[in-house]
Amino acid sequence: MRELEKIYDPSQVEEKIYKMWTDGKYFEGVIDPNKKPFTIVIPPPNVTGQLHLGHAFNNTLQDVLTRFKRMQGYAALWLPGTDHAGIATQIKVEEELRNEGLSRHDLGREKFLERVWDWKHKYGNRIVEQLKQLGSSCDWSRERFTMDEGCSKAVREVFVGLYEKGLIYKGNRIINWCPTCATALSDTEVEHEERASFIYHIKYPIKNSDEFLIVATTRPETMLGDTGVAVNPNDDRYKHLIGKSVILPLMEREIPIIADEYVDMEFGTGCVKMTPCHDPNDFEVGQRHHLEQILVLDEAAKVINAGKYNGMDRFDARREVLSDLESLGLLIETKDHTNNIGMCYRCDTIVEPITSAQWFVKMKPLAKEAIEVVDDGTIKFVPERFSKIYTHWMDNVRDWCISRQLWWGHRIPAWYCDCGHVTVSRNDPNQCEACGSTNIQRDEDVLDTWFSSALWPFSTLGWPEKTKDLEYFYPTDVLVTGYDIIFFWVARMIFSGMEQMKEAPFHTVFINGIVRDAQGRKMSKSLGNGIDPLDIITTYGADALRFNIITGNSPGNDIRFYPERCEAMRNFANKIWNASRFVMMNLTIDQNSLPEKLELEDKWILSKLNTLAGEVCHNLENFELGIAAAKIYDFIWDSYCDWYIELTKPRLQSQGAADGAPMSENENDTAFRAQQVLLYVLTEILTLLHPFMPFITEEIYQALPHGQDADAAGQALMVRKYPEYTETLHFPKEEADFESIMAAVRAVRTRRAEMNVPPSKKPSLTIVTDKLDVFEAGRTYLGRLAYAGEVTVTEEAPTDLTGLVSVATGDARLFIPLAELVDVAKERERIEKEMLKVQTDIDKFEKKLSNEQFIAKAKPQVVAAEREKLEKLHALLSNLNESLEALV
RNA sequence: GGGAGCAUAGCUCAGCUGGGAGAGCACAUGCCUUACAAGCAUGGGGUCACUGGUUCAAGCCCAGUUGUUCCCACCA
Repeated sequence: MRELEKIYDPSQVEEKIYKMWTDGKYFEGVIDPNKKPFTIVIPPPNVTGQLHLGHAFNNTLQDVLTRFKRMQGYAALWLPGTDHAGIATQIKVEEELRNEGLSRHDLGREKFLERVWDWKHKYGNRIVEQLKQLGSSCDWSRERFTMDEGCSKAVREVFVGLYEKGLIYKGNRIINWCPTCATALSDTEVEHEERASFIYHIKYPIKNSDEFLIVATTRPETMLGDTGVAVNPNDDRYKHLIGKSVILPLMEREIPIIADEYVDMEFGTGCVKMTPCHDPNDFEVGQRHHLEQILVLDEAAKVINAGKYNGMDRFDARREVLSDLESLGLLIETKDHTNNIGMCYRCDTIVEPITSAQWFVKMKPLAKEAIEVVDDGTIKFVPERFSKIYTHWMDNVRDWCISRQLWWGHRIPAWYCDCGHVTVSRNDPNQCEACGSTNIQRDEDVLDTWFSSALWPFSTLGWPEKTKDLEYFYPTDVLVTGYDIIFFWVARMIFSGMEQMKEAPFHTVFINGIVRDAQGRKMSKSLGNGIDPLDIITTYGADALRFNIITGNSPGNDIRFYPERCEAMRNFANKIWNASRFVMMNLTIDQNSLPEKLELEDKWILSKLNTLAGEVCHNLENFELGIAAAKIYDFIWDSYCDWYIELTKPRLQSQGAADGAPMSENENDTAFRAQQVLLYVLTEILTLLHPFMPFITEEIYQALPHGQDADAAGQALMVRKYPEYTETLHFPKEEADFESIMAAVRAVRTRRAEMNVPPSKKPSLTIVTDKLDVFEAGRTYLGRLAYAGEVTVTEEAPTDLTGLVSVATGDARLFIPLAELVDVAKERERIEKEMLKVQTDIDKFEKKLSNEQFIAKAKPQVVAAEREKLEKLHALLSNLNESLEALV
């Protein structure tokens, strides 16, 4: 047994303990046919990333669940890994290049990719190390990367498989284009924001007529690419013009007036300019009416195919177009207008809808099963409300644009031949599969990063190979992630799992919220309000950080992070530390086992502990981590430290007397038994708390004697069996009896505090009660807890109450001789006041209990409980009354 | 335009299947009671946003109102 320092210092402990765990290979998921698997795959953080509080939150939740299940005897596997994060990583490396005055094009594709891999090898491990500092019990031997060989193989297999089924196709469609990243984006990668802008009304002169059509637009520069004007076929205002044409101003191009139901007659002027290449609706209308497609913005969002405007930036072109229209007298109105603009989720640049040839996943067929598994409860969201968000999105899902004009990522396995055939293959082909030509060119583009993330639950377990891991650990159990990536990731994993594995990838999606700053703002680089979890770990310890995040939060809700709150959690850690020090200082036993004979207070704490274990398990099973943590906190601080440890002090001291005077058999016995219970409860507490505060609990456990503990000495707490409810340690009567003593102690303390009696003053205490045995059982510690000298327990109330202060509870009347402090009149007043209060409560309960409806309809145990409370109140009232009558 | 969350003590939040309102911090009073002052004891502080309903019983369930945050959506 080691001596512990007086103050807990996490920095001295955490690294050492983590090493102990990894050395012992406790994190490794071991296939065991006799155990049930419990699998979590980590939401892979970006290789470029650094740990932020969002990671800390998300990974703490996963760690708590994994450690809990592992301790319950499951073959637990928490599978870690990182994501290649296509755009984010490529941007970082390009930045680095820019500092050297280079672009990726200067290097060329191959050299550039070498640079990115260098970067990955240099920084990719950073976040992994940071996750370790948090205490994450991931199986690092199984660590994966979305671009490692196996994951790449999985990506290739899925791509080709879907292509062969016709579920992946290449098409010329409107996509979201980020001019800065110079790539296409999927719909989910575009963030929308309302911004104050303008809507412009522009006259389009009708050919061979004096008439005009007035169109409205928020993006006037797109008119350069207009190839038609649409009106509603039922719009009497314009019926006569359908089939005629207008002369597009500035471009002087003749374009048709067409009729389409898409146009809302009520909105604006009822005329809509058609720019098929730069607006998704116009694109569709254009397809129906075979409108010409003219691309007027290039990949840098500079104007093309528009005469004098060519080469202008899109926003310069807008100004120029407006000013030209104005001078022609064609701009007739400029109105304020808030519109919803789309921005790139990586770089915040305004995205541009552009027609482009891209690869897509056909979503409707895949969505069907993905919706069913959530509807039928195969996959449950926690909290439940997120399933609605998910199914609503899935119901309305559109085809997924998966090609990206980047270099860093999984290159699309498609080869083009002059004959027009596209060869899509699992193995790199040498020739066109149609014409046999060897002159084939591979597609330049890579896949959306989320395409590989979507396969994560099975690609990490070895798919497409039929591995033992896959067989044993798939499907995984719980997916823990933020609500912000339900569409990006969760949805795509679900349909991918259903399509490839024919089985849902997990049964529960446990959603966590966002960590915000103290003002409730999102933490962001631009605001500079980010808090580095590593700083928090340095200052307060990983356990304090973890506990702070877990408590005071319910599933799916955002957290406001107060660093000061970590202080309270650090204090809690220190409290456990010192309680353990106390136990160890008093320990002369080297076995952890319960004695045969238990005192009242022993049964009380054991029974409370037993209830706690049952509740904590129940809460954890139901993902109520915060509730479970709070209950453990309360039990440790309140029940164990503030009460039980105090109760054992006189017992333990009785043993100390052995040094000098001879000690009786009985004294020795009670001291040893107190040690046993102290150690037993402490060990159970540490075990219960371990998933939440792994470091300190393990550190203390290693210093404690394990003895006959089921897991023999030397083993880690992290694999000790998690406590559970057991009938043999359920002592309801003793719990209630001890509560009587607690009530009496509290009553005395309150009374003394009211009269400002210092703790050093220890007058005698007379306890008058019917429960002689109960209070006799508490005799050893009653005096200490109630700051009393000699304690008398009797059935007979003192006849002369002169100079006595009395206190009443439902089970006892207590008398303290504090003559000099007693003011009879005030005492009378106080008792009367209390009686009045009690009487009010009694009335309330009597009213309730005399209500026939209540008796008839309420659950019997509720009625019984209410009766009991009423009886207590009656007893209290009668005790108060006696005290009053006895007052001279 | 559609949908969702939140509103409980001065602050930040819990409150799990409806059964006499809780925690941390802050505040007040008294204590270095030999595990812990990163502590101990005691206390003050709440119209559970508002209105109505269901129920023997509502912070919790239902309907609506107000405020607030967020998500989704191709009205130019």
